Amino acid sequence: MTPSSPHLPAVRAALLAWFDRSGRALPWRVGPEGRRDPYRVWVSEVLLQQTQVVRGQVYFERFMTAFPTVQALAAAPIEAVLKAWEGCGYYARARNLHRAAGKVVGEGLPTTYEGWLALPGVGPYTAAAVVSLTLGEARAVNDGNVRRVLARLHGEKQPTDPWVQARADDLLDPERPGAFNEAVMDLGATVCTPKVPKCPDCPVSLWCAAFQSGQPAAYPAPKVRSAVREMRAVALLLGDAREAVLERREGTLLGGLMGLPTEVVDEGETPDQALARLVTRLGARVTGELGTVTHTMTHRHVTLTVFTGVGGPGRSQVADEPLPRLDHKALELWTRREASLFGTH
DNA sequence: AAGGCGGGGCC
DNA sequence: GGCCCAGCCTT
Repeated sequence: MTPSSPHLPAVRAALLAWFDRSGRALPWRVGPEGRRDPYRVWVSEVLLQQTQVVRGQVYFERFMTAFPTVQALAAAPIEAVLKAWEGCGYYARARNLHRAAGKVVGEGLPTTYEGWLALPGVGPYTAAAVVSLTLGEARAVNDGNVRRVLARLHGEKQPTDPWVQARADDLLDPERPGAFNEAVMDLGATVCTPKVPKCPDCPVSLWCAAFQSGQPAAYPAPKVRSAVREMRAVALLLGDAREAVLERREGTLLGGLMGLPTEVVDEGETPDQALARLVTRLGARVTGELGTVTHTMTHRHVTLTVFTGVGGPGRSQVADEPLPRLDHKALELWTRREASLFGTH
């Protein structure tokens, strides 16, 4: 029995009853159902883009303390926003959130789906989430949880985006759109999980084709991912782990964050050549090699060789600046060497 | 339509 | 090691 139209009301009711019983209490779920606080919801939805709730929650508290209102966010320098976002990844989210705050601070937050969609960093998912949760508007969200839950209910191994949206629109409870959206996402995150779904705990297993197949985890089929690209770079530590020359990264890769002065080793180039570019650019001199660190991101594997040197421009307090994991690893080379030199390990 | 974009947790 | 996560933007 798949959730074809005659069963939709039953599935819907079972889902909402489960949610009323077992839904998560989360810090952005404040205010009455369908009338949540829009700033909190907006910040949380952006933070949770491709980020699991348990970790997004930590950043949410940190972010709301630093920027309690959209006015405070708009007035803050981007450096402060990125510092609050440090370690959370996908830093374009922070840049866009800050940019959007500047756009809306005059006239207030949008009050329509289209208005939200027009903001940088707000796509179909986030716009639907915000208007359903804060205005009670009947918009079904479509995220990774919804995709997995609906693929399993219908026994669809290759759900396309329009297909998921259509199934979500069908199932949405127009009386309680906000609660419905939260319900499907909670189910996907806590019961209908990717690897080992807890079907005995599921309120809608009776109607679930994937459950009946005996292989619920096989739905949906895993996405094909592009290969991880290799990348080599050299960096220069001028200073120490607490105070060092830092540069602002440009472009899309870690853009806006600070880091050790770095040069990418281009195709057909030796690390020495990249290092030569680095010292010329900085007006510095190399004094030694600190070591090599590797760091894997979703789509890149970086091998970074770190050198020590003298000279160069002014230093910054490392703790005050937003640094990606890669640079923290590079700085740990210094810390580890100090520890071994002084025998304090 | 496809690829780029972080980082951590879990298998 | 691979896979996934309350996606969005650019090309």
